[in-house]
Amino acid sequence: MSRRRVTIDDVAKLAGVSYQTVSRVINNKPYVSETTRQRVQEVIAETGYRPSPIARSLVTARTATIGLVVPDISNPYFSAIARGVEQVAYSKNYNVLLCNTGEDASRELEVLHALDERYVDGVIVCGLREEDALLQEALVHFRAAVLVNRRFADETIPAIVVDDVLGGYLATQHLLQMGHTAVGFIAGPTTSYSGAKRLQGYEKALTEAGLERQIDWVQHCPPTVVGGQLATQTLLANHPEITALFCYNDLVAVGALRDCAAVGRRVPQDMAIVGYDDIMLATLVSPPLTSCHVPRVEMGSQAVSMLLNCINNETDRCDEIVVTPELVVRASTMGVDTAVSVKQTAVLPNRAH
Amino acid sequence: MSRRRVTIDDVAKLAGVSYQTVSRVINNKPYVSETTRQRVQEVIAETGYRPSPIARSLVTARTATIGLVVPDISNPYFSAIARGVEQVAYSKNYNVLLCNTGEDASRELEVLHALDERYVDGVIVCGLREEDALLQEALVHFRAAVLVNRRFADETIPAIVVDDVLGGYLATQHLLQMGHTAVGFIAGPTTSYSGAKRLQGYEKALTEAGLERQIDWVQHCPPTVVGGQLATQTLLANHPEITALFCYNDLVAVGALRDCAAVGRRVPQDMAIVGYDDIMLATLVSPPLTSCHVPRVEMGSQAVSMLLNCINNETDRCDEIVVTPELVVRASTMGVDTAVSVKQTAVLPNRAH
DNA sequence: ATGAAAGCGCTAACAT
DNA sequence: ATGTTAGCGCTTTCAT
Repeated sequence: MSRRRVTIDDVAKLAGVSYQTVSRVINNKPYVSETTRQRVQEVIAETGYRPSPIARSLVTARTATIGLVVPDISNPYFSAIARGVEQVAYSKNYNVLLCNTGEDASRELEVLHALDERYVDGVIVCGLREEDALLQEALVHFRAAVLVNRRFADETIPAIVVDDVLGGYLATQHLLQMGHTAVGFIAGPTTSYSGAKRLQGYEKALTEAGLERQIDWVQHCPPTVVGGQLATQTLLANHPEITALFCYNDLVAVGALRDCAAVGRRVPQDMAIVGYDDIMLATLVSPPLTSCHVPRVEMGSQAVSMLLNCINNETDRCDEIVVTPELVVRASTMGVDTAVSVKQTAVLPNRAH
Repeated sequence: MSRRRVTIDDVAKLAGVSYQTVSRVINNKPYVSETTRQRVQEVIAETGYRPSPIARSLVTARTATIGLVVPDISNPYFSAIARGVEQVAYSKNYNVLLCNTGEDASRELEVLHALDERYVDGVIVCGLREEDALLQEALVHFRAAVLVNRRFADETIPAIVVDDVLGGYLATQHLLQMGHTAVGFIAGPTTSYSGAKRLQGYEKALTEAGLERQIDWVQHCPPTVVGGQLATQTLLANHPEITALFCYNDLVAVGALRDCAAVGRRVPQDMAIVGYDDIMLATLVSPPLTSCHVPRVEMGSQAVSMLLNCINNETDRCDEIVVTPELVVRASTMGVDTAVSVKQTAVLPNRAH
């Protein structure tokens, strides 16, 4: 398509200086006379010369690229995080290498290896499922790494996490305040770090209300609509006394909604439902879902900031950011006549092609 | 975090061979004795040596990385394409550099420049809004490029496009077959290439049915839920005679759904609605949306295949793939009692964290 | 079958 | 203020 690249040498020759001087100009280094700088810049403009990031990386041992590992980029939860990551990274002149693991734990390690220590300056990893030990072994090779939504037991790696205990607590407490006493929990995958935390919050709210936690009111499932639908079906078949459900995430909650619709239970009159994450979908189903809002884009942005701090060895290295979720109340728990938002629900932030 | 890297030289010394021989081994080149190969491989395993992709790129002028430019990765339409791209790229040992333009036309050029000619082997660009001339100027620098959902007038750049004329035709024809004669079109952005094609299909169906196209039954809007809601409100206020709506995409269709709910029009009894793309959301709203299915993941996969063909100068270079959309009929056009899927609706493919 | 030499395009000392 | 010399880690000729 195009012929030989213009190199720093070509520019130097055309400008009648050594290629060193050109290097100084493009890197804004001092000790170049204004006239020379001018001339060099003109030549650069004329030739359309652009320094090769590859050659540069070879000598600087920096790539200005960070890796982003997610289970599934088409999941709205992670695509929002990715957008936050991208925005900040781009504004700081970093590129983002995207990697999906396809929800496959062993792929996490493969991807991390493929992302090669020398090819990125750092990695941000979300929604990990693999074991601590293996992950730590894989992550230790990177100059810097930030975890999203998970902590290692020894807290060696900086992380940004949601206060999921609080989230689970708020969601459950809300249901209790609405007068429910039989509150089930559709709990997501057993391996989920966040799921375990939300369960703690759920238990805490029950305990505070003087209610005994019923072991079999908790039903695990894949974090999908279908997963939620089947789990709800099972749970309610065994425990028809349940009148409210706290769900692992909004997709699971939509599954619960579907099961209720299928068996003719009205929401919220016969069954109150709370989701988690507050993805766009939560506002679009009927009834709209009460959900625990998680600021995903911001989490992505903050993860990059943390990572760049580590990469550049900035002073105040903080190694944990805890994000606070907020309950957004909608019709799925309120009774249609009283449907209002406690929190100001943001004007729909959905974009499309 | 970790000390000095193991280089090809270290391996050579430890194995007692020249570093050239090591290079041969890692590249599976011939002319290495089996014993030497063994020994070198042992040392590689022991030291954990991995060749530097940067150094390699500098000499081969290949990066094994492709750029992917999308307007917004959190839009389900594009995240699905991204997943297709990622899958295939990864299987062929290519990395993907993700770039959002934030729906901003001028950012498209910036991003393309940032993606630098020498940093990626090729680019896949989706949902472009910028003018042909500027884009072509920016794209000509790359070794290879593939467009998704757009063609340049001169067809210089290979592309993968949906047959949107057909899609618009099928959607409209379906509505006409259901007995509607006043069919409006909520048309999305005026600058959208796909939108223009869908409009053609819409007109074609009307003409075939012997109906005159009413200029002001077409209402443009941003491709979002809110955009669709406002456009529907406007259109129906001016034309209460309209009983069916074809919508630019599913988000817009959901907006239409919302407006109908707000003013008490029942769907599909008082208003039939057809969306486009068939994103997961289409199956989750009530009533579920009839929509034109676009195989987005496959489009992403195919775009990579085309791109790698170009990069590697494979023989049969095809420069256009036209993907055929299929209408999936759901309750938003059928009347609740007859709600069935004409096409087998895939078991919900939604994944979550 | 193996090694030696050159060079990819650049930055970073060290001159001058 | 500018030029000279190395060398980043690798692949690619070209010898042997």
